[in-house]
Amino acid sequence: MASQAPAPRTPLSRDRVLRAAVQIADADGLDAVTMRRIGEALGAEAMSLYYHVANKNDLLDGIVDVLIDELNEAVDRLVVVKDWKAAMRHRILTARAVLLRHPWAPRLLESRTTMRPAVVIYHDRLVGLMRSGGFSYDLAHHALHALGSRALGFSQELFDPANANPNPDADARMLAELAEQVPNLAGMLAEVAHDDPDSTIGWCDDQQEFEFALDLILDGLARLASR
Amino acid sequence: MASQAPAPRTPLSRDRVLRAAVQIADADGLDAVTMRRIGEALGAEAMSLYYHVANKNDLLDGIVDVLIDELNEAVDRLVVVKDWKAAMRHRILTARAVLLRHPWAPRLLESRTTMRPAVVIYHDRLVGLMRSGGFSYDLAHHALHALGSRALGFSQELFDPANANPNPDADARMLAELAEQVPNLAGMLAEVAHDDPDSTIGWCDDQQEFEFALDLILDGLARLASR
DNA sequence: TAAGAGAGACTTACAACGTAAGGGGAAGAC
DNA sequence: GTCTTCCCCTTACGTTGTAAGTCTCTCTTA
Repeated sequence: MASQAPAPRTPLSRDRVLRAAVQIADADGLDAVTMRRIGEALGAEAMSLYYHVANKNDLLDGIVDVLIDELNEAVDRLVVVKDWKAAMRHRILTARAVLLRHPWAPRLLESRTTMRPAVVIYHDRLVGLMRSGGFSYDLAHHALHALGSRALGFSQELFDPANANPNPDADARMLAELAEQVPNLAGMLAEVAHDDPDSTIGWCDDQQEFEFALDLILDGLARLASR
Repeated sequence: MASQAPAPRTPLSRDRVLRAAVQIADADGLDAVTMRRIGEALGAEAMSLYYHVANKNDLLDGIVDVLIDELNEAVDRLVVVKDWKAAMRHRILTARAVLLRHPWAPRLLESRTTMRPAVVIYHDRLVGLMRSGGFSYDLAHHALHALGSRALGFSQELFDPANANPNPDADARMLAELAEQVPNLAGMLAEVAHDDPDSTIGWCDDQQEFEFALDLILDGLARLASR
């Protein structure tokens, strides 16, 4: 009998696996990224992935690579600016714009302890900018620590409104109950509520707060560098 | 036949469960905190814990409570200082000292999205200090965001030396291989290596870097507050 | 052209996890 | 003496990462 045309399938590859993983994370979050789910997305079995990826940890590292490559690409497209501070600010805010497309990125990056080359390269460019601004290596080093994850465009928020309480009222209610115990926060909230009656405890503008902190740090560094 | 004296056992309680969980985390890390393991530590079955704890998420929230209570206790023992900046600095560094006793704390705190009263209370005191220093509510609010997790005594480091590569040489080797691609970092490393031949990529003094960043932020805030 | 050697996928199976569902016994209430 | 309520245990299920082994193409080499 004539043999059926075999199911046309593009072969797996590390790259295809990683891209599928990123798509799943974008769509359904980091927890949805399981070996079986990736296999399903690629029309393969979970165990087949292990030929292209050592284990789950390696997979996550690979996702970071894909992510930071995207980030480096966006950031290297920027026009060159002479002022180091403006350049760093622009670079970091561009990085942030990329990360905002992948809400799972902060959690993933925080979970990684190994150094990935792409991340190292990203930070190298920042040091380069600071050097051009007259930074000593020592100050540049301090600066990297001071920026921390902010260098990559995100700040670790204790209460992330993105994955926060589904009913914001509960937060406000708890704060109201605690009012006697937290007079200062209660006062703060009251003032904000006066200015903007619709506001709840999640009144913060993430982008604005991020820029505030970034500028605070960059201004402080500028003062130290100009000594 | 005479009934045996029943095994004398102290009854479970939410508090005992949480304390056992903290002990396990201290000893073997956060991943070792499983329901079965806690049960074992208490001479009970895993499912028995569910009478005192709603689920694993609730358990983790409870651990945060225990942790932050310990923190608030230490911090409230501090002598009162007039200068708000010195007071905040002292308070935050004290909080840090507590967290250093629980290396798993940062990862846990970052993973929590719900607001715990103890955490809210802690931040309220910080706002109080800032108010005493003449901060508007608006500036205090910005300040909390700028500090982020640093307010609690830790900064999210991308490469945490605590749980980093077991063989630090590998990192240095990778950096050497990347030297052409990361000239700035290579230069930075070279200078540090010159000053201290024993240093590797993990040369950073965590405490010193934390204080540098903290002071950078506090000084910046002081400048804004005095306007 | 036949035989051998991988490369690349699949099959099966297991331990560990969180937890749903229900059972049982002891202590106090009526 | 019965009932209720509290507290703990037993059993079992679905999901996860992954160890171990197998099958099947395709390419190389004699």
